Amino acid sequence: MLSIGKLSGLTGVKVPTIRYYEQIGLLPKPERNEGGQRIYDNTSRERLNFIRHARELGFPLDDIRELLALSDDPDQSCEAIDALAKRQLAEVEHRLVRLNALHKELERMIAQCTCGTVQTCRVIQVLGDHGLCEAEHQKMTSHDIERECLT
Amino acid sequence: MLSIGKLSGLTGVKVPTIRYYEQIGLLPKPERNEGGQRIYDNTSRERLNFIRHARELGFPLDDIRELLALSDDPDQSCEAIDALAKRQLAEVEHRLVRLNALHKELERMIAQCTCGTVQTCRVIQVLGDHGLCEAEHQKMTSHDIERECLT
DNA sequence: ATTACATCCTCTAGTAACTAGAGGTTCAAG
DNA sequence: CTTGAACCTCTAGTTACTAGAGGATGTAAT
Repeated sequence: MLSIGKLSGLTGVKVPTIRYYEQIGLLPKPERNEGGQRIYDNTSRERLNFIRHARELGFPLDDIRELLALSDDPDQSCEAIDALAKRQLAEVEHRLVRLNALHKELERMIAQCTCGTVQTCRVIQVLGDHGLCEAEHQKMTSHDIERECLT
Repeated sequence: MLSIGKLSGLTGVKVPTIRYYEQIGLLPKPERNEGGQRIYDNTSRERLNFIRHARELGFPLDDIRELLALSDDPDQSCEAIDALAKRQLAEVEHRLVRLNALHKELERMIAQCTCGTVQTCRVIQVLGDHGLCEAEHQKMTSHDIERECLT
């Protein structure tokens, strides 16, 4: 009873994103009308809302896939779900620690800039010499930097 | 005087990443020995350290490219550099606000779970119904979620 | 009935910042 | 002189989408 555009409007998930979720098997393939256009019902809508909300809380799509599978089996223990949620919480906490360190260092760097020429620019100096930093954001591998990127 | 492996060890940037930086023009093409292997000097090392440090502070590669270009012109005013740094700071602050909201909501959700069956799982309930959340992480577009991902 | 025009369809390719792997060459140590 | 580590190039994969081409369909007004 819902076109993809309507569903999009109701859930706040963009049309191409809905098609993408279908493509990767996160949403089941919906019915089509005679013209071949997708038609959705309220079940799809609930599922999509679930996905969106989980994404907003930073869960990766693979976790969401698992959460959906688990939630389809209502009599099981919810331990597995709890574990996923806690892992996500830990992930968020780790990123918060990192981001706070970055924030501090950026502020410090900017505060020290006297805004003269590039030659004396504190920002450039600090970027070029890690020794000028406080110790907090040291010893990061590119893996750490990368992990920080996952929503 | 430095092989790519040595340079990697000294800067903490992985070998394939160094080659990648060269490929996208962030690092200049180095000399080669007779066998065709890359050899680096201290200039490359400094430049790579600069890049690494800026990455650790969350600057995107495009900004780093610009910072490098600006730092090559030492008599210019450092306004442009300052602007980039401030933009990055704002970005980090925005992500901190978002992440704090997520953190709060995740904690709340997990705390409410009584760990029974999936049927009564609070985590699943909250994910399925945004109304059960506190208001803070509402009204997010996928664009917002996405922006959060840019280290 | 026709004409706009919005919305829909599929498909490919692009984004950021790398990482992994195949298949082959060169270097350094013993 | 051999062995094994380190190097080379190239392609493809990762995450979660977004953008665009080129065309079909749905709907509202004339």
